Amino acid sequence: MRDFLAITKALADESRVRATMALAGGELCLCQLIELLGLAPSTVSKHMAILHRARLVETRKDGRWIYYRLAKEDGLACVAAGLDWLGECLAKEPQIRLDAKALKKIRKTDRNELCAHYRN
Amino acid sequence: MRDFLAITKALADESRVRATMALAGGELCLCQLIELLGLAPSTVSKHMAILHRARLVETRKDGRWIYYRLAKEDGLACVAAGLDWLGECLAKEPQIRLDAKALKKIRKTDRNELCAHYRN
DNA sequence: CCTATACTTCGGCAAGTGGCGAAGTGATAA
DNA sequence: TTATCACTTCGCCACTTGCCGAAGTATAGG
Repeated sequence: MRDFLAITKALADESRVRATMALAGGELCLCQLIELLGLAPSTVSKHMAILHRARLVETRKDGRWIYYRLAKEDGLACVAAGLDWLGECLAKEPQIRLDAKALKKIRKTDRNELCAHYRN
Repeated sequence: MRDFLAITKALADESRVRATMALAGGELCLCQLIELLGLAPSTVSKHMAILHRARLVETRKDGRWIYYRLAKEDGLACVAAGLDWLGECLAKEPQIRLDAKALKKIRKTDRNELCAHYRN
């Protein structure tokens, strides 16, 4: 129950849902998610920590960068099914479409440039 | 997005999850849910209103009684899939098992008796 | 070493949520 | 009509949540 509620609580916020859907297109580092969501670094970090604690998202560290990805395979069955449900429900959602477009640019942009973007 | 978040927010509370799982066994009136959850009538009523607004639950009025049931068929595809997910994730959950046991007794009990139970 | 940087944690604030009891609503029953 | 009853709405309180900026942590580079 505790685990299940962690998942639903994690998915009960628009920013976290958008971040999760963004990761469906492949792993992203925090600065890319900051750029996508337009929130303060500390806020996005906290959101990702909540998704991580709910086991929806896993992390990979590479030098100073931390990459986030969906816990599709190696997680609980409940998590994988939840992510599938999320994808089905929101595939055609306008905001998610806009995010997908924005992500194409963000993925092409140099990460150093992205980080510099919100430092000023 | 708004609709989807209404669903996840509705399912991000233990009492509402328990109520939803309880309805998987068939419709129930408020007094039965009050007995199951052990909360004040006004609180349970508010919980059911949240589930109703999220389109997870439908209501049927019969005299002074209001029956709640899952919106399995006639709702959004997203809702039906969400309810399936819920069922799969929580079928073996201890609290849900206990609730199922308690519900057997509650369903057998006269509703007037149940209502009298929390009026005092 | 020291600096810069990518991210996290802390502290604080405004807004939202879950809980209750009291009052309100609408339908049955006397 | 009047009273009772099942449920809802209102008002209030404690607690949680989302947000930010400031301070802290850990890693790369000079």
